[in-house]
Amino acid sequence: MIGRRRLVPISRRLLAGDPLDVAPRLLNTLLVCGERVVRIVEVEVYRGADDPASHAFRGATKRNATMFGPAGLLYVYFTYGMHWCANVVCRPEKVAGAVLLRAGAPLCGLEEMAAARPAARRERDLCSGPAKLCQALGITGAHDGADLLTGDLGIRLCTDGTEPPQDPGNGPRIGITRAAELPWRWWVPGDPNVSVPAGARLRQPAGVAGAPVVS
DNA sequence: CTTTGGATCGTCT
DNA sequence: GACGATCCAAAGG
Repeated sequence: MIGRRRLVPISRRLLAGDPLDVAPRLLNTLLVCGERVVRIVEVEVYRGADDPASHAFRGATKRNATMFGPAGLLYVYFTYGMHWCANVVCRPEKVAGAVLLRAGAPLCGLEEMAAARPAARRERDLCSGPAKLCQALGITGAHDGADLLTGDLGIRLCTDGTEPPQDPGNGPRIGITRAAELPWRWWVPGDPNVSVPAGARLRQPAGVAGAPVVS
């Protein structure tokens, strides 16, 4: 229970679809790790052979194997030599697709999250980015392949009945160089934990004429 | 508030 | 050998 609401697992059938359909439906769901609970407020789609920005673009490797697993697994990867990031795996087995969890609104276990993230000065610094979210919840490579529906490794994806936003924010993905124009990021409009709010300007190489700006 | 550069290492070329 | 699905502190306005 969160407050007076009962938690219900997400259905695996919902997650088995095209991540482009699944992603906006994951907004406002809950990620539960022991005492720590966050509401997912920002996500990004990564697909397979048709997505040059995806780890799965060039086929299965040891690192990305979980992306080819059944829907409902957690794909956790290590990047920039120091950060972990987590995805919800979509599609049936052997077909790559996932939704990156980019930001969450802290609901429960805020003190544990703050202890795990000493750099965070404000509540909205706890989970406002894909690596921050993992650090706050204690998610690491040890959780790669966890089943979010059975909770075999202590992490669950649930809903408390809050519907996804009717008119979610939508725009280009963050931090990639290939296929950077595809609007495959979704967020809960107005939520202070969204990592790159609508209207924020992104860094662009100086002197690039007509450089796209994220809206 | 914004911008800039450094940290740091597994993965794939 | 190059490059990240990033974050943070420091410096400047």
